[in-house]
Amino acid sequence: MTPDPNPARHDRDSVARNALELLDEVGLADLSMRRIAGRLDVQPSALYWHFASKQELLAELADRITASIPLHGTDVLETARGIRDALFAYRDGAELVLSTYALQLGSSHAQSALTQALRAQGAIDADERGAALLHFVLGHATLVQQRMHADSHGALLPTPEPDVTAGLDRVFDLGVRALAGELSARATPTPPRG
Amino acid sequence: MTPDPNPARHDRDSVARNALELLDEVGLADLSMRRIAGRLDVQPSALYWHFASKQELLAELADRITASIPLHGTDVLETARGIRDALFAYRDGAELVLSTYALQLGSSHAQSALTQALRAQGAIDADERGAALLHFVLGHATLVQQRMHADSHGALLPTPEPDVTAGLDRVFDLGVRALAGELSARATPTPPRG
DNA sequence: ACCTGAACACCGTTCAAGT
DNA sequence: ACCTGAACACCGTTCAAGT
Repeated sequence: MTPDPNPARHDRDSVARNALELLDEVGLADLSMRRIAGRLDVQPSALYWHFASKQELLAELADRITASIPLHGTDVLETARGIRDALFAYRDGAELVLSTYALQLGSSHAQSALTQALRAQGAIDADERGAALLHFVLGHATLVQQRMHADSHGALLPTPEPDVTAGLDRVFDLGVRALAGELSARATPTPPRG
Repeated sequence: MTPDPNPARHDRDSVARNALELLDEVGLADLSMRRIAGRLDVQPSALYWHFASKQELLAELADRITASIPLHGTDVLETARGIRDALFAYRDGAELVLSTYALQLGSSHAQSALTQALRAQGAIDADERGAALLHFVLGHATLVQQRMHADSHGALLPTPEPDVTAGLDRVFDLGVRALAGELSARATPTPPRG
């Protein structure tokens, strides 16, 4: 029974796991190195043994968030939903993945899944469509997720514009299917005559 | 010739203008209240006379960035390009507009322009398509703009994955036209027989 | 191999007080 | 009407030193 005056001992994985839990509790804006260190009962400087910078730690979190996306099998719409739901699984997940993806840290696991599904569906320009789809999913998820939290903390206007994000699921499905090439040209306003 | 020991006197507009210039010079990450105050030869606390918080100031900048978008006239593709180019006109413009749009500050000038163009084009579901288009444009522009800056400062890998953002203009055009309903179902892999 | 302690150069925001 | 000065409670990061 050594009284252990040095109780805190971690590796890269336990730091990342705790940081990810903390992200989900407090959000990206409040995810500081000092807070993470506090939860680990460790001085902030200790984190720099495991990660070279906060940016590197965030990239690791983004990778973990996107790691659960299934790479093959289903069709484009289901793949896109899988990505969206992976981003939604953690608070500010979409924003985090969007920023670190832009810095081309974080292997583009999500984009691979999309292009693969597009190819299986017979798309000839799967690379371009996959990129466009990823941009849409990331933009959509970021917007929706931030608004979800803003709304739940009720800090905002009492619904002045009624449908800026109305029917979010329908917007998502329409966007994905249009980008996948599954949508007919004009949504039946005037059927082509002749 | 009063020697004026109190040279710095500003209003809301001059603060916003200077902040916008500084944004373009240093980027969003380095746009601190203290830096803005420094450029105005003023104490940081002086800014809080003109803006209640940094968030409010950023929302004003986002509004100014999107204000130049033409509201009516051209078709969907040109409208979308106008939005993208307005975002590109200032460093980190896309990221800034994306975050403040999510907080539903910043009237959705851009979305109005898109739905209007969609309606003029005959779309029956212009609201949903307009939302999807905005999400795509914001996601795309944020990703591209951040990567542009990362590349120009050469901090990154020597092109390991060759086409993660290859043909960005083509990806943008394809995405916009697909979402606008201008694209035939599958890009001519097998023409419909019958 | 992993952590402490102290330091450096920063943050956003508040508030009494000045002019 | 607009600003100062000082303070409060924070940041990310470095680095010698400990175990």
